Amino acid sequence: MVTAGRRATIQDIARAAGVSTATVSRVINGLPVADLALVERVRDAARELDYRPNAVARDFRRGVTHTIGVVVPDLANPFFAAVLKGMAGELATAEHRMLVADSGEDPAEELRLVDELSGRCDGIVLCSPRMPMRDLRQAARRPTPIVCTNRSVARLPLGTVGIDSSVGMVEAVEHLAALGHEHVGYLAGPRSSWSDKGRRAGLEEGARRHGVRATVRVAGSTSDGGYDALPGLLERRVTAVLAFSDLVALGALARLHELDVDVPRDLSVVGFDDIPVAAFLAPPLTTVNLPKEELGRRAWAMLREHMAGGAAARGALLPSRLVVRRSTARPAR
Amino acid sequence: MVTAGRRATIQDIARAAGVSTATVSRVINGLPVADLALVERVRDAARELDYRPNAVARDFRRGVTHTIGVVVPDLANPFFAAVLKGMAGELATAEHRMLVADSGEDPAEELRLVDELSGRCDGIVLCSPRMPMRDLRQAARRPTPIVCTNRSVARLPLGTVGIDSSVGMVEAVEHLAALGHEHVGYLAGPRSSWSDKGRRAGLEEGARRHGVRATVRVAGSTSDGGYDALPGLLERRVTAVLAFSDLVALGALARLHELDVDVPRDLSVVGFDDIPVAAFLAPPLTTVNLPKEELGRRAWAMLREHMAGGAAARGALLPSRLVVRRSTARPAR
DNA sequence: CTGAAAGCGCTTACAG
DNA sequence: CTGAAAGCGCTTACAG
Repeated sequence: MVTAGRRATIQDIARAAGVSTATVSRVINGLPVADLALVERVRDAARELDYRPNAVARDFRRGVTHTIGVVVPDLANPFFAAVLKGMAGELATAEHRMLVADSGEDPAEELRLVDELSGRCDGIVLCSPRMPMRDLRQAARRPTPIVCTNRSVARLPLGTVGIDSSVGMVEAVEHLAALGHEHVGYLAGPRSSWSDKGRRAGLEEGARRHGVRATVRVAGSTSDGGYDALPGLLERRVTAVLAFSDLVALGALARLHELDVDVPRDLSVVGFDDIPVAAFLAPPLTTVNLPKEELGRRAWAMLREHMAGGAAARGALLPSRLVVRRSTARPAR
Repeated sequence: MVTAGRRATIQDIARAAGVSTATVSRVINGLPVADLALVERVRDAARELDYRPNAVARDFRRGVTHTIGVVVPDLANPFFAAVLKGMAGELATAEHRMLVADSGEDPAEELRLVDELSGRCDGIVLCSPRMPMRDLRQAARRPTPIVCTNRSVARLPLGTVGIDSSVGMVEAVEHLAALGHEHVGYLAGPRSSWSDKGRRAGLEEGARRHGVRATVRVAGSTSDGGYDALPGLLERRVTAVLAFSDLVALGALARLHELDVDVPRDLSVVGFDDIPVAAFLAPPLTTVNLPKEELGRRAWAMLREHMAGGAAARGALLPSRLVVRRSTARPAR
């Protein structure tokens, strides 16, 4: 039966079963209770009254929420969607929940969200935070454990797990060099981005190692950015373009289609991320696969260690790798 | 100063400021306190002790969590990502938070998640639930208000807000008919999908109204599904293909590219959703725009009404509309 | 106007 | 072994 009005509490069960609330609590929580008749009566009463423990009261009493907060710059960005997805899977099996906040790509919003979340979570994952170092320092002073992704945290007491995009970038440049490209262009990401730094480092190393020339144009992180920045690279007569992300590559591809430049015949294009649609583009996009879901899982694993206290890993770096598809080929003669 | 160990409570502030906890509470919550000296002392003490209200204690005491639960079948699906995004924006301004759970496209998981969330939320949004009617009935009996998206809830006491995809589908068929297509194919979604029902209804109506023939093949909801199901439609010699979603269209497009079938010269393709990448495909995809973010906003608005009690709207239907881009053209002679 | 006190729904040391 | 009681950190009727 569903009781009208007020939800049943442990007190109601205790009264109905003729036992103390302590006993009810023990039965509900599966703690040993010797007298099986008591257990039965409590169970019956609980069923009868459609009892559901008040989770908030429980969390309050126990001092833990079994909830972690996750701050992402943009929920609609497939990169973050995949990170969340990876995290969500593991969280569920660990009986935890996820409070998600979208900062709307506003760096100033991030610290505010950390403060708001920190009271209701056991820990926080800050995905690719764009906040200035001084805010990050503030965040690190909060009592709630925090793990960042894709951001170096200097000597702050924060965990950090990132993807080493330089290895993938080196592979990409190597791939292009092997095809015969001598001058490649890079559609760079946002200036302050930690991820972009890794890609630039890989670009430089790859270029040096394989004797190719590299020209950079800043495109930012959106398809529109790629669309707008592409012509600047074409002018410089590059024969291949590497993009900060698949989204940026998509914008470049759209522009190339408009310009009637055939990919890969007239120009090779390499993306970054390997978002789900990349394999289904025409032509399927050669891109650097970033282990996004794994990033989410590792961030959670590290956060969990931090929450447990004790010595915990402070940093981890995941590898990236080139996935060759059809958007790259030998340069036109 | 940060106190070592235990976090400061209202009691610590009261002691430090020489006032009662009631007064501290009033100051913290901005309730009127006449004696300004008291206010000052409390503020100073709070700052001194780096006091942060215990949000869980507060929620517990007040009996509300200012949190809503959201269950989605797949976080990585750009459709749901956009719905969440729309919701997140409004929630933030309404001082609410969002507990997100991913059911992993497992219908059996949904009711479990509802039960788990219901204790820690003031309300729940169930996005495109795939659960059987009997589970939905169970969910409706929970004390927590629930709003579904894209699902008819029969006479259950649940709110529901959906997107009427039939209007967009009719527009799409009309568009193709105007171009001269006489036989179109539909790559259908999952059999049990409410959204697919709307699209089929629109397809039938559009076909009847404009005298075009329609052939259906089930593709499901993934790009792989579209890739696999496309040839079955080609065999039937359709001159245009409508897809259940942009993701499905993407799979079809990839297959067409492999088959060297030019879009739109040899075959026209229409998607459904208008996900962010649709405009950047080569060719840019003609698709039916679904107001995903608006769906999220409306679901939250409706849930909020239900949470407030009183008479609340039970259903809402949002329109969809065709966006013509470059993937549709006159059929080849 | 401020303070002393009750109480939200649990859990858990402590008695008996 | 079970129960009576204290207490988690707040808020809010109620006194004074």
